[in-house]
Amino acid sequence: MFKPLIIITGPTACGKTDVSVKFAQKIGGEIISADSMQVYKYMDIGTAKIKKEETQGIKHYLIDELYPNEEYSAAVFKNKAKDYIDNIYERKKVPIVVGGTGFYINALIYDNDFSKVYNDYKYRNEIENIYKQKGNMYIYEMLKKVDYESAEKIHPNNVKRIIRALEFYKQTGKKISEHNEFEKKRKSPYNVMLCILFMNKELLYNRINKRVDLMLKEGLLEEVERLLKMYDTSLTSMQGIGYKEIAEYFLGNLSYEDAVSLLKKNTRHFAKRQLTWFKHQMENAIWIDVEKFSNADVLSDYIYSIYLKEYCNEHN
RNA sequence: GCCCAGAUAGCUCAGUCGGUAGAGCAGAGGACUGAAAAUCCUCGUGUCGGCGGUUCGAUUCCGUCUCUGGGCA
Repeated sequence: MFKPLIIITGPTACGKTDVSVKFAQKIGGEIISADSMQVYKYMDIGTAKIKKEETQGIKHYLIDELYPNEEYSAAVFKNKAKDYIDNIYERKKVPIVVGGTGFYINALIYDNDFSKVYNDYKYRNEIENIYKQKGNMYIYEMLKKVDYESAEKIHPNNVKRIIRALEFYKQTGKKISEHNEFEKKRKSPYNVMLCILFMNKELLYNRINKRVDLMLKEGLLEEVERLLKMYDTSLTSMQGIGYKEIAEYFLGNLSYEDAVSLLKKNTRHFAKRQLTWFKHQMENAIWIDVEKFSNADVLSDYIYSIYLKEYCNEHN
């Protein structure tokens, strides 16, 4: 069965949102957000979430679907996205995945299997306590004993990964290194058209700085203040860029100026990390230099023309 | 005008009892497979302000000039 899956990704602030809505209008598509933060309600300004009037009536999924204290992950994303995609196919429409969380996108493209291991918080806490008492080398040695290959790949300081690998072993009795090798070899069940938007880094960084200023003007402080009254800062959602820095300001640990410049810096670093992922973890991508297009409309036309030429039917 | 203190990496500064130098921050690169806006790793040559002098050898000592602070007039 022919299953077209159009993906529009790129680093933060590169203009994904505008283009995706225009493109969806042209192709008759619906948008699924691949973003680990925009799923959360009440987190609008800091995540640069699309505004209702900007959607132009295009249906958006996986935006505002969870509360900030609910858990989200690549596995949850993949399963939900898959259901939405099937539903979109049934209605003879085209699913368009838009977002900057590369890990999630890959999980969806290759339909990675996450079913074997759930998050075992009890066990995680156990290991975390051992780590706090005896240090990272102790749990690293624990991993070395049961899964030498993973230990070789994971740096001893990367406690999160060590815990995850131990958790995997405990639940399956198998090595996560083997699992990862297997998952890497998967072929996608979709006919994927993967577009990565990019631009000159200097320009991107300028856009990021400007966008942060705009967020502040639009009321980021108030948004974070509201969230702080409802939720704990340790939540993954509250560790999002824009939220953690402004929270530090409210807690009195940072001056306003320092919080803002830290927020800008963290966003720039984040964009860099995204780019590294796209470059090295994504295959068969169409890299699109957005500077070559005068506006989102022209760019969406271009993407549409590629789609018609090379991706819209099974023979291509 | 005089006196004092500085002048070393993009920034803030260490340091060399004379053998051409190193931290933090900034910056750059990378890893990643149920936390990913998370987590983690790697990377430091720069006329040691200019010009002279002493010396086998000066960024280090001496002289002088320039600049920047501060003080006295």
